[in-house]
Amino acid sequence: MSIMRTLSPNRERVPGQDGNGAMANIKDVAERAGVSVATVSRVLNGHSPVAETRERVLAAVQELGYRPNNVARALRTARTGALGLIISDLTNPFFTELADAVEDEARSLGYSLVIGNAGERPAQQDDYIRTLLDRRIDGLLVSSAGTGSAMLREVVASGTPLVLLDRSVPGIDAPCVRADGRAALTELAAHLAALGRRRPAIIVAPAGTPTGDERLALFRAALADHGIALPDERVGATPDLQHTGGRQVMSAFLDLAEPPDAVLATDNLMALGAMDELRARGLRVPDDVALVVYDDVPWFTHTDPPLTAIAQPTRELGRAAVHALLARIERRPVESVLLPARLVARRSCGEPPTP
Amino acid sequence: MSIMRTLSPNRERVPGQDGNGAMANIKDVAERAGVSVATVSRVLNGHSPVAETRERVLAAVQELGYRPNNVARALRTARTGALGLIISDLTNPFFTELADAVEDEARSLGYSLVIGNAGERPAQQDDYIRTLLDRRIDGLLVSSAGTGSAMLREVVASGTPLVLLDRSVPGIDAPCVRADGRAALTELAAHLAALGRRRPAIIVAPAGTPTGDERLALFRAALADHGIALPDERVGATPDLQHTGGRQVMSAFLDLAEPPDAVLATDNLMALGAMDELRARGLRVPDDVALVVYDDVPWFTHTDPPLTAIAQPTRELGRAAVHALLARIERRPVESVLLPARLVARRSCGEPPTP
DNA sequence: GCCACCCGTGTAATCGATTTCGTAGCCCCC
DNA sequence: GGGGGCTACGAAATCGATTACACGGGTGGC
Repeated sequence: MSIMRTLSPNRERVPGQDGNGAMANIKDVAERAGVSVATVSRVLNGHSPVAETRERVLAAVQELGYRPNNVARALRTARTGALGLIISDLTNPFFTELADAVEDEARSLGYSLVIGNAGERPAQQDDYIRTLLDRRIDGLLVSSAGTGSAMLREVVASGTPLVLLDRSVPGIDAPCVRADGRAALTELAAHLAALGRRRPAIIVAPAGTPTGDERLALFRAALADHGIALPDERVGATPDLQHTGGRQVMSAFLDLAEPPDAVLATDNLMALGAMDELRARGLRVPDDVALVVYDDVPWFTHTDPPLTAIAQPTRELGRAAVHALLARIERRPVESVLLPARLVARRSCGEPPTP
Repeated sequence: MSIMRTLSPNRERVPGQDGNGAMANIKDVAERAGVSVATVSRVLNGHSPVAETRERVLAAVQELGYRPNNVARALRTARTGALGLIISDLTNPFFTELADAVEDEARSLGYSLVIGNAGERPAQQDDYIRTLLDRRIDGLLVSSAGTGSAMLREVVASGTPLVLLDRSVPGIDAPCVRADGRAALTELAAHLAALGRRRPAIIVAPAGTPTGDERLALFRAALADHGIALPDERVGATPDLQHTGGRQVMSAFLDLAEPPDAVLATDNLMALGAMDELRARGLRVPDDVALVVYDDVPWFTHTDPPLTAIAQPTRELGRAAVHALLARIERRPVESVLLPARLVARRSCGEPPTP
């Protein structure tokens, strides 16, 4: 090594696959092929030459194990080939599947994905968005934690293509890709009515959260069609969208003079909390309380009892979001996307499954 | 807008937060502050000046909403500030939690994380590693799908710092951070012996997979200490480490002349498949067959019955891996890390939980 | 009072690619 | 045979930052 260093007059680096970590660059390739860097670039990007220089260049690339430096390329072309995804909570299986779908689609379209996990904390989300903007990603998908994000406004102002995912954000002018729960909730109301449940309840995100508000409104309206009321005392908001919040709300429900006989948890983690509270009090699902979950997660078939769920078309949402984002990037017109969710009836409302 | 454009003699771009997407660069800041770009850079990187130029520069930065271009910076400094993580399967909750932990730690240390999901497909994994190398990430964490990865060898040769996570890869000279199951499996063998289970079985990855081989060997040795044999007919290998593989293996077990009375699934997804097969045959856990799962996932407390599991110190693994990688990046000496897993006894082996 | 330093700053090289522009050579056509 | 156009390629500018080097001016030491 030190010998090579002394032998090398001008530079210390020795290009090629010699394991010293010095990667060959376009200049090395050009020298070896006896052409200019411009020619190398053109061959590699399939621009003009078809001549026999092409062969020499490709041979040199092969021999040196050359790989173009994406950083330099990004600087020059102002395209990084990377998309950003801000996900509200990576440990939530719904979002995991969403991220997985987004990743698949982005990859198949030649983009790589930088994932930022907001962990349901708006501050962390802003922090991440900032980082991604600084990295000059080509576009951004955001499943926003919380609502009033100043940083999202900045993204729009910066001109970085933005698409919202699963959760819309009031005041942000960007297309949103999400599921429409209307049909599923209508079906659910009928299902509960048919099973004789008359005192439904709902566990939601706090008022002001678009997703929560909408699910509440749709559920209430659907119930009304069957003459069933959803009074405010049976609407439980939980600030953290997590396990503990769900448990607390369920506990409050059970302490009511007239406890609910059916509960819709609008997120799978909150549902887990609710189940724990029921279990802790020795109550049984569905005998004492029926339980329905928003988001269908693979292991819901393995719980005791298997949970009736509202399934969002997760993978389709991910795919649609990537396509919308690419359209934005390519300055094609984009519209918001609404895909229907559907009810998956299992045993947690009392009806036997009909396999 | 068009007026401004005409007024601007040399360039069309108008720096600043005017929503036209033209981000200010260091030259704009320099001009506005009446200094050279070198000075701006020095102020921003806290190198030399403390003078009153500093104030002017910071003011200009503020007014223009300037953010340094990380791509350009990376090109010049040869540091991207990004780490790569290749995860075997993003939809597997164990790996999700691992990824979450890695992400947290990387972020808190000022790195961002580019996640690649191999989906248990070696080809896709290699593809991703290639992409990440091209992006010149500062270091790479790999929880490898499959074993004989040519690309991993190339990573080592390229000099990119590499740390293996959860799964070691024979022939790859890189530190590995993973859990040690010895103590937990010893405890498990005792647990099963005490409960009178005499015909254990194990569902593993195919022979040749380091993780699978090791878990098998440790389990077998631990059982031997109690005079219990683990014959080959009760060792079931599944090529896909998924749900369906687990189900098939369990099915084969149950067709044996002497079916097992206790099954250890060495991955949580395989365990789900095994449970499904038991359920489909109308068998009960733990009455007919005891079930133990490798990896403790939050919802195991909610299955029917709650599952006894071997819990790996997931978050600690993630943290340790990031630290090991940073050490590699900074050329500090690094050693492999082994953290102990532990047994979490629930009801799926027959013993009532002792809360 | 002179010289050596040091501090703050500007100039310009640099990272590794892409891309514009210019040019040499060739073919074709009138 | 000369002009026009096309092809293949090289020289050099460019992207936006960092940083080596140079330089002017003030300060302290002798």
